[in-house]
Amino acid sequence: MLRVFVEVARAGNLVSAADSLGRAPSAVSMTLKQLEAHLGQPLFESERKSHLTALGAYVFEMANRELAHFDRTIAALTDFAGARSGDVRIAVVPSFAATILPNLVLEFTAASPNVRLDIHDMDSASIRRELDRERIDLGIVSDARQSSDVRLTQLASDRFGVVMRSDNPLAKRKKALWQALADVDLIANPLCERIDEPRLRAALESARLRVHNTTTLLAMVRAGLGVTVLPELVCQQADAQIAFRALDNPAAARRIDLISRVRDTPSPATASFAAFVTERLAGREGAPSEWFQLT
Amino acid sequence: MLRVFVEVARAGNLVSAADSLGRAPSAVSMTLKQLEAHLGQPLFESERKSHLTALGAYVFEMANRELAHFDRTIAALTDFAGARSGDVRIAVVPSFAATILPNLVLEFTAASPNVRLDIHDMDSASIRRELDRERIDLGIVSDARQSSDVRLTQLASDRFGVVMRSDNPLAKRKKALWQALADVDLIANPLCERIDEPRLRAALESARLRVHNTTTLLAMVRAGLGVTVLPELVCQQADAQIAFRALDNPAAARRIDLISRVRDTPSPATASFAAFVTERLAGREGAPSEWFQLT
DNA sequence: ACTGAATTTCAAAAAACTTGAAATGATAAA
DNA sequence: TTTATCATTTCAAGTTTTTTGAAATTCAGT
Repeated sequence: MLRVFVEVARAGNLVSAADSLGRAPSAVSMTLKQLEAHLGQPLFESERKSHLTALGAYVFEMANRELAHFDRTIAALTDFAGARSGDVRIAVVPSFAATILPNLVLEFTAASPNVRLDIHDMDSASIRRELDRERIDLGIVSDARQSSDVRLTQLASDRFGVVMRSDNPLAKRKKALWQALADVDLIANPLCERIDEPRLRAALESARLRVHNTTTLLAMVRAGLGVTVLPELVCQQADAQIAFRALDNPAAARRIDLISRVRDTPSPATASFAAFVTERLAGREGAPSEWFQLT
Repeated sequence: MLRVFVEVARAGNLVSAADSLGRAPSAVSMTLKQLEAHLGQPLFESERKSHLTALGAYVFEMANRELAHFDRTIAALTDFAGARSGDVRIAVVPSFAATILPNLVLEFTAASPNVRLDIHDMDSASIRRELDRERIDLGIVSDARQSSDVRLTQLASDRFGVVMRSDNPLAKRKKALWQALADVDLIANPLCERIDEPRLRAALESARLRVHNTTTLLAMVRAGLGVTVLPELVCQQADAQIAFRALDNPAAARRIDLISRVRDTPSPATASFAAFVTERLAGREGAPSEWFQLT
């Protein structure tokens, strides 16, 4: 009713208002009469629908405001439902956050400008904890454990490999990478200690250096103190002074998973981002290094 | 749709929501499904309608706000239409404003607490000017001139009479008031000079005092400087020291009229006040002094 | 008073909504 | 696990509301 009235008041006559409302003039006339009956007063001075009564002017003002407000609300609702707006809180392991994520985010935000992404870096255990506490909507973690509370989607398999200074002769060597580990100074680190491979274990036993922080670790390698074993994504962050050579044992890889709570359905924005990430990465072949040019 | 959804979300189940909406559960279910279809996403987690999805929570918040806003707007509209609110700007001649108007206003505001009355005192010419400039909605004037721009409704006939100090012998005298004017000290004033009556004109010719301001005029009378001729309403403002004796010539009266613009229809509040005043006063017999006890 | 356009009225048709009954699905007790 | 119970959905039919085209009416300008 308000919409019909506002249109007639704006048009100044019933026929063109009916036209722009997509109704027959008689329908508009009846709706108008209905509104006047509700209010108990005429809205227009004369039968020719120009010039409003005092009541008409008041209703016009109020109805305009109300309709604009209503339309904004409906737009917000459908945008949210269509994932064209909303908030997504994501926590991501640092290596993924520093390498692959930026391009994904770039592309996603371009497609969905009204979705706000709230991105945090943290280790996998913290991400899992934050997810349980409902402080984040999605997590991207490495080597997630299966659980009935969490939905897992593998995004990538991140191969381990030997990380060395570019001038190290190993960088050129084609084969027998595992054996070579025995002959170099290996710097131990927590990430590579999970790999179940006897030759690596042996090499780690004799390692004289063990470094936790990745940045420090890479600085050690750059300084020529030795080589280390890391997932490819981690050393993707390093510069050209660092060389990476993958270890071909299939066990020597860590999974990167997208995790979310199974309990509640995600918001449309969250679902949309999850779907986007999964579509872009899951099942993709080849090394993460090739993923940099995302279309 | 929004109303149905909000009610279901609030109730936490469909049956009691249907109950308080006055619909069958199936109708509520269908409306809900329709809304979900519009949005393309479910609003509730499970089929038992407790626990909202993220979308549901968002829609609930927005819909609540929207419905409250809408209801406020509709209430404002119907209030305005029913003249239960709105503003009425009125200008009134001082004598009426000081005597009859207060009781009218008292009663009207009691009946219509949300109508704001904006009351100004001014002389009839100014009222007419203010009405033309649309700075007031209604005027109460004396001796209005007919005009095609203005709608006139006579509210009262305000008799002229002789105004004297209570101890003046004229106050007791029954008849021949006109003749008596020749024998007293008459104080001239602009109001009485309009009266077309030879005996008064003669008396005014010989008046030694002429006073414009009513308050001063009454002070003169109170001081025993003479008597004067004024409309009844004007000396209604005075105290018991002043006596009034009406002159019975029908020409010796001024009209009090309610005036409004013919051009535009009044706002409901204005129409309501005008109708109230007219109903209370127009066609009423007897002297204005009797109008004081308004029911 | 006449003309032509705008508006309203009217009855029929279309669309939307509501309903009760039956089917389905979910929860809790046995 | 099965059963019983209750909430919800589906379905087809009934009801109300809205829309329509044609005819009647009203209005502004001749």
